[in-house]
Amino acid sequence: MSEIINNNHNEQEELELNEILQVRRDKLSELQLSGNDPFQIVKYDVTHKTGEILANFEEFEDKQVSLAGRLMSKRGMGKSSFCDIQDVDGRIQIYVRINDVGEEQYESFKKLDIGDIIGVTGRVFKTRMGEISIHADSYTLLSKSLRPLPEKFHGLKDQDTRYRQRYLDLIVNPDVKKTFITRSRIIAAIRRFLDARGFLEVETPILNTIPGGAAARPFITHHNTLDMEMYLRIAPELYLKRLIVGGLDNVYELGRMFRNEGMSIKHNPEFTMMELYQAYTDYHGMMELAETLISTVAQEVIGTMKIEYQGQQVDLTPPWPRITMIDAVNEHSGVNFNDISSDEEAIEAAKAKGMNIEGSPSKGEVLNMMFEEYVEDKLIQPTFIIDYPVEISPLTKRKADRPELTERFELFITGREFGNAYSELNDPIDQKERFVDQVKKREAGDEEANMMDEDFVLALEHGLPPTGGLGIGIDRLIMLLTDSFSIRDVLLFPTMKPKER
RNA sequence: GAUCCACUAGCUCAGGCGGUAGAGCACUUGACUUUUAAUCAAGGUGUCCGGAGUUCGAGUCUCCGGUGGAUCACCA
Repeated sequence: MSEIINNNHNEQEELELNEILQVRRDKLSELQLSGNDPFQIVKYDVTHKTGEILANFEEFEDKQVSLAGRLMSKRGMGKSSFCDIQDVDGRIQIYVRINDVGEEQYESFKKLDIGDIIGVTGRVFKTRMGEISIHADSYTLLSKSLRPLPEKFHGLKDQDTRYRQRYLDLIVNPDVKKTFITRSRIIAAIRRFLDARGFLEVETPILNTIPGGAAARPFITHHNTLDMEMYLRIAPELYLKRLIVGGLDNVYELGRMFRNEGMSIKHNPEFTMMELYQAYTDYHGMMELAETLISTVAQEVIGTMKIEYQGQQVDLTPPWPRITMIDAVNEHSGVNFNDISSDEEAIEAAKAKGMNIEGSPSKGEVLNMMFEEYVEDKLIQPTFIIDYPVEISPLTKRKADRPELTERFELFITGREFGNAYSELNDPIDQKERFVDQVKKREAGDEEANMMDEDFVLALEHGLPPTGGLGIGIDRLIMLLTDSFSIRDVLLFPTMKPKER
């Protein structure tokens, strides 16, 4: 029934098709009427890909090969033609001659459109101009393209179309394909690195009843049978630490997080994060792991630790400097928080520097504000900023000798945050109090403050070993290693508003 | 959420002070048996993002709306 409706709908649409679309549909109908419906073909025997032939011509010269791909250009010259087909590796030129394929096949070859998918068998050779090509002895139309591709020379530039119809972007812009292949390799290299060090990859719930582990507004959804609100996770932290309580000792999760916040070149509502937890180590252990992980992945995937990001030279060779937040703020603003003893004094110092302070933040909060204002965007080379104020670190172990600070670091490269890690707070009584503080902030209107998670506290009461935890923003790491300007350039399908029809 | 910019043929883009829309590629037809942004000849492209207004007349000016981009705010 629905098919009938669709067919009627299609017929109505066809009346309005412009010439370019109509010609292609007519060619398809002709093929179908003559018993050559390309959509009935189910497989094609591909023996080689373009990449291996282009890379090893001497080995392949005069050998018979079978390739398949998308027709990207056509240069007809009467009784012979050249065309290019593109597969996952790239493009190769095909030479088709009437003497070799016969009159009938040659006539139908001339009717192929750019964008069609074809299979070709033939012999590898080099043209007079020196281009490695396939001298075809037969070809098969494997799928008909009913729409024209974007222009061959300028490609597809319209950002809106590139994101909404990413397949077109992938077909015509080779750098885009390269970026996403690199993305996949980076993620595979991260898994290899962690697996080799004894980490166990786990999966924790994306549907949460209490979203925790980060300061962020969650997406809210509804479960029908349970008839209750649920939240998409903002971080996996509280689940992963339960697994450390459970004795899994070294775990990681690499997956999608969801935060209901603003979008920018650095933020997409869903993004990929890697979090790992290692029992019996602390944030110093996490620093070593973070710098080793990122530099190793760069070396393996990019082939170097010295990279360029948007014109800036960045050297990822470890070790990376460790600077306390207090020292960093002192260095860049001249305000030494070691000499500040009260909240009021801190606010005065910030105001004296010309900062606009609203409400009555604590000393630690002012320190963090001054860090963001004076230091963050200056940290181009990889730098660990360590010892964060306890007020902004509700899940972090305090420094034994300075309980107002915590054993936490964030990693900065190119002025952006790439990672966040700490010695995990394992004192259930302190954790309970920190949650109570967060709940107060929440009740005071801070929508990003943590909710009370009694089940998590219960887990800690059973005993969490001293543990180091590390989170790395994977999309940002991929941006860095692929020299991508916007997070949307490393997401195949970035979040888009639907177009109003 | 705020500000600025963009939206014209399938794609990439031009359209001066308001006078009824153009190029290249792609497409159609023809020529051409090693071309390569193939070439040569001829031909057709259109909801100028949508709506309203001003005007004799709007792609162009004004207002409202849509989508995207950049910057800012918030965050990772």
